Amino acid sequence: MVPDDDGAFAPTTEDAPSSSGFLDDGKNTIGSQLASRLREAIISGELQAGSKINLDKARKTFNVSLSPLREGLARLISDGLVEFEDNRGYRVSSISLANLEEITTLREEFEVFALRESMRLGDVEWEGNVMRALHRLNRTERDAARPETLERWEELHREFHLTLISGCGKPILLHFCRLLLNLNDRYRRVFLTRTSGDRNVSQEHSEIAQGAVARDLDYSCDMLRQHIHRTGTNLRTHLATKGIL
Amino acid sequence: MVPDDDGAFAPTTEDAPSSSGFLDDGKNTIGSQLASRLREAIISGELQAGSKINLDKARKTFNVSLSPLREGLARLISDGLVEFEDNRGYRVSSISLANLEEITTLREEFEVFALRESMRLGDVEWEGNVMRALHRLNRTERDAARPETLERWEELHREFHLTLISGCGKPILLHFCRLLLNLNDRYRRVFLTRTSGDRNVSQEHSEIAQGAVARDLDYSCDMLRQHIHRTGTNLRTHLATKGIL
DNA sequence: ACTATCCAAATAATCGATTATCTGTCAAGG
DNA sequence: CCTTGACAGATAATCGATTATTTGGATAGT
Repeated sequence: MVPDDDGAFAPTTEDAPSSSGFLDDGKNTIGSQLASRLREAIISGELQAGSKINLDKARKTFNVSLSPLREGLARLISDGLVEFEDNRGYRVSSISLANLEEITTLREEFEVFALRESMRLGDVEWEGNVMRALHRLNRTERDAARPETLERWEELHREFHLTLISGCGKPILLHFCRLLLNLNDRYRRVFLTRTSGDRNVSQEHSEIAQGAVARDLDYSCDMLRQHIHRTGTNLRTHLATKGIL
Repeated sequence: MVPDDDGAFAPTTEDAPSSSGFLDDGKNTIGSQLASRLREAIISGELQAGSKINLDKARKTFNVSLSPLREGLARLISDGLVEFEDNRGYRVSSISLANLEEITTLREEFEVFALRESMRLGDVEWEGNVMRALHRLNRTERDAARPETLERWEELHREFHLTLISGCGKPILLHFCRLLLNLNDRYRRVFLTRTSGDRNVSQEHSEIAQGAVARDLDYSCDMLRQHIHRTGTNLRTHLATKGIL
């Protein structure tokens, strides 16, 4: 489990992604739990993009009071998954081709930059974390028939990408990348139940990771950029197919 | 007045910075007003960096109830000015040399990228907005003796930088740049009551802006990068002088 | 028919009180 | 002397009720 973002940019404390995923994992307050549930509901598409969130209904659906509900929604605003307007309430952020294109472009720029910095600054522990994340990801099958495997894969995939750039020593940059990854995952979860056949994604991840620990800056960065770009193109096609502009 | 961020990334609607600054300007709910007041209190240094925010005291100080207080604080979390932990409450984000360095680095990367995109994509209206923002900024004096002129200048300065990159057509990128600018301004407000004598900042702004509307990509981007870099170096010196690591 | 105005239902925002959690202190036991 | 546990005060989280705002529809005037 990738630990939730600290809310702010965690300028001081910054660890490598969870070493083993403790069970307790924070999640103390109702607000926190709600944020997780809502996030999952949005990323999985259960809550339709662009739809309004009625506080009263949500309150009943989740069986909570207004305060924690607002608390939870506030966090999703930070994540860019929810929008808010005074006296008009909350709504799920819309998706669009333009939005997806921007996310892809920014991921290319930021993640590649962060990867380069990680290769420049990362220590041996970072290398180890990368190899572990890669291994765990590649050992996990994605079976469209079983949704829980999809979720698991998404989780490990996000963790892999975050670990890759976790050595950059730049908390704010990591925060931005995490946001973009979240936004991107929503598109994948909604539109891609299986990997398209013409790509060997595992292979791509391996190449990036091995280049990274070998400190082959240009190679690894280039691979990552192409990887992100291809994913974007792929998603865009699906999006267009399903008739969203 | 630079319009407040829309809370989310405003993926659909995105205008050029306020054309003339209407007075009403939203700010409907207590939560919104509070967010503004708190933001100003933090950026101006009135609320000390790193300090804990006691909800009860804050409630009394600002004469509001908990709900809007939390609402306001939640927005500052999105801005990266406040941090939060379950059951531990809120605290003002700390400042540090490392944090300032990261902000500077990221501004160089992101703003320069956004400027390049703006020059590539911006229309005539964008050009006009840039020239207007430049003019207004250069016509405003900064007088250390009168704090209100400092605030005014900061506002126009922020608006200039945002306008410069407003043509890039990338709402999320703009959102990130706005955050970084906010974070950066806090350092300036706290540590720099006047421009250091060895720089002609107006001149720098003019060069960037004129290069931009002339679509001289490399020149303008280079000038902007240097401008940001110099500001960072400058602030770092002041920070070090005042004994903060 | 078309627009403007007013009302009522729906919805969001706020409040004050209550409950849950944490933090520091002090005493008992090792 | 150090550790552990229990208590009390401080602080945060949550709730239910109240107040303010918006929205959609009905009505009156042009």
